[in-house]
Amino acid sequence: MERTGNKDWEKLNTYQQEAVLDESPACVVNANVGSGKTTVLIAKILYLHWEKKVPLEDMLVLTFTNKAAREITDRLRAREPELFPEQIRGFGTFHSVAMRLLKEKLSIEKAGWTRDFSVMEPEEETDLALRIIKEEKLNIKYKNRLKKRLEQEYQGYLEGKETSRYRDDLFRLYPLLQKEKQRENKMSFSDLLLVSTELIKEEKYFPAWIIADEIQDSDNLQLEFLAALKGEDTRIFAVGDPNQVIYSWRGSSDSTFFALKRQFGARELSLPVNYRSNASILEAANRFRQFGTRIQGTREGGKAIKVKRQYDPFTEAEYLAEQIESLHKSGERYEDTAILYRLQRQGEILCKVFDKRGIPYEISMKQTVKEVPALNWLIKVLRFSVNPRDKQTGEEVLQNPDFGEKLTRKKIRELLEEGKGTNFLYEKMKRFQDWSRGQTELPKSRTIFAYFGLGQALGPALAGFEEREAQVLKFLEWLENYCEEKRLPLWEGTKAFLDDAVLYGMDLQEMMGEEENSRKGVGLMTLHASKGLEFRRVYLIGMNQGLIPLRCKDLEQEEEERRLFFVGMTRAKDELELSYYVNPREPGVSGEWSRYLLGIPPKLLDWKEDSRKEKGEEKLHSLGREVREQIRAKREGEREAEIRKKEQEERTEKEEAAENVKENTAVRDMETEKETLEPGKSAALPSVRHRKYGEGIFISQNDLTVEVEFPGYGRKQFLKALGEVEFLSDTTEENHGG
DNA sequence: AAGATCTATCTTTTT
DNA sequence: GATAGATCTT
Repeated sequence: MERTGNKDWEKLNTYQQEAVLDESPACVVNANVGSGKTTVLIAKILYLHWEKKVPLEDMLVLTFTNKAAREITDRLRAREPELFPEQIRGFGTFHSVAMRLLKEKLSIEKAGWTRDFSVMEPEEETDLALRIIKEEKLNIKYKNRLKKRLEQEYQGYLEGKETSRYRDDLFRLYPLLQKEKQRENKMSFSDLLLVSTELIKEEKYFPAWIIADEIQDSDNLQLEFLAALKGEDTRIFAVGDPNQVIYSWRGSSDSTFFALKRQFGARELSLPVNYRSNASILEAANRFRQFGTRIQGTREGGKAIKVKRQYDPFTEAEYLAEQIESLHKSGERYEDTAILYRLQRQGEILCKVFDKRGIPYEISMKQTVKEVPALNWLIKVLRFSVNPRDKQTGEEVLQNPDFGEKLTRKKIRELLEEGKGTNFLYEKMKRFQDWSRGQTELPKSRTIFAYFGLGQALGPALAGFEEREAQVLKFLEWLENYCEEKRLPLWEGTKAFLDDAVLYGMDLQEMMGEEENSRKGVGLMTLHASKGLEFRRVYLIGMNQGLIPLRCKDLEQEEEERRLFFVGMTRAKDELELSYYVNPREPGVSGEWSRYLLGIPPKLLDWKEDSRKEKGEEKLHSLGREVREQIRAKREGEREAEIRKKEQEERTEKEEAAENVKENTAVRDMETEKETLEPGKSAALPSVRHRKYGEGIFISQNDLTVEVEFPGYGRKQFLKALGEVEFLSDTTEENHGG
């Protein structure tokens, strides 16, 4: 692989060159939108590799998202086709690199796990916590917000604060949770960073170079991870843009960029030249920048930004469909246009109208494999199979009401905790390691399917069996291919596959073999989802007060809305059209146009307030009613499904409680203590008065409470001790006590 | 048990 | 700024 001089960087502008050639101990680059940030990163990596002879293996290239990681490795491979995968093992997201270090470099046993730990799903930790709360009878308040509380109060716990915010047992939960995760040998996302950071500090693992992308999106854990990795001779090169912080609700902040600079005493460079947008768009965007100097453009003039008044979302969808159809007829590709909006649900009406018109589109709502119940279950089957210590997951597999043999909770407990009794699937899962080790060659998906007896377990009698079977087979094929590609035997392959699945997500379309990365329709996406993309033509819709900006409570949030609008505008290369509704049909959104429209100099705008004929609009409006009704019905359906699910959960909980009562003979039957009047006596029932509900009829009572029925309000119970009800007929007074 | 009071969530979504 | 949900108070 000897080669002299990769002079890619000589073609770059002077700012970019300076960034590529920089060798300060620490350097942060303020990279503006469309300024060739990734180009610089790639050029820098190649420069270090070829000119400075820094082996790629000695670099860590860290990104926040998988998408960014993939872009870097793809572009690097395009430049260096002979790259070995081993050379770029240090390239990836913070979490995936942390995982790799824990699995390969650091002495993880010191921290209480073993090298073959598995990675937890994000919800798994809360489920585990709930189980511990139940088992240990901990008093934890606000359980519905447990996930957030666990995150928010962790810092305080570490700092040794006396007690949690609500003076409950939360601080007793942390160590128990930690112990249980170690016992089941699994780590959460934050464990990956926390534990690796600690071990790196102890063991002084220092790479030669750290290159970090999109640094403005990092949170504290990630910054600490970086700090731990920086040895005396380590150079750190971080790229980011404080103007593009749009995820601060998730832990990043617009000060992260500057905090990093301060922490490492970094040299600050900038990439001020934008190669993407025309001059009008850039000048308008400059008004919404919050940090740094203005962006320099590379293009003269360009079309003004169009502002359009729309009657309502439906008439707008029709308008956009017509525009796009006619543009397509004149030779423009669908994929060169994007429609951006603030809320996910704004996309629905566009989908409906585009479907009707046969316009191809790509919507930014990827379905993951986990959303298919059968696959979600299968993943759990496999997870338990490769880690039988994962009691939590084993329990979930056996508890599933639809798949596998129906078992009582008692039987499941016996199986998992005492090893009593037998169950076909359970045995298969426990023996998976032995079985797969015994295979001379990689088993086919069909063979794995048969091994677990999935033909039976997937509910052949239930509706949709064939589809389930096909999906499960497809999934197992995917697993088979993965093992083949990575040249791993089934057991090791399955383990790695499942960890990857948690870390990188599994896209359903990808599994079904539908081509990815080939945008072939109009892009429909939220402003958040548009980050990092560019389009020739952008429609930024719903520029109404309360939508863009979304109504927010504090200044900080308002600033973020501005950045979000900035990100949206700067996606456009040649044409940008902004629109607002007279009739937004969103709760809390007014028909006023966004004040952001007033923030753009009028000379950049093509804004003609043509008072359109209300009549034509009214006609479309009534057409729109039908579509709106459909969408409303769909949402209603989803809500009902949610409620049904909740009810189901409550029912199983009650069943379990009943089971416990049955088992525990010492518990007295409470029903007998409640003295109920016979229906026959109802004519003689006394009247009762309540301050709020008026006159009612006495129904029953026990030692503590009185039950009364009020016309129009139904039955209510009151504590006798509070004396809120007054008996009107004194004949029964003495029977009912005070 | 009911009423008062407190709190977070509306919205965005990644590892 | 309204509302749902949990907790506290009585």
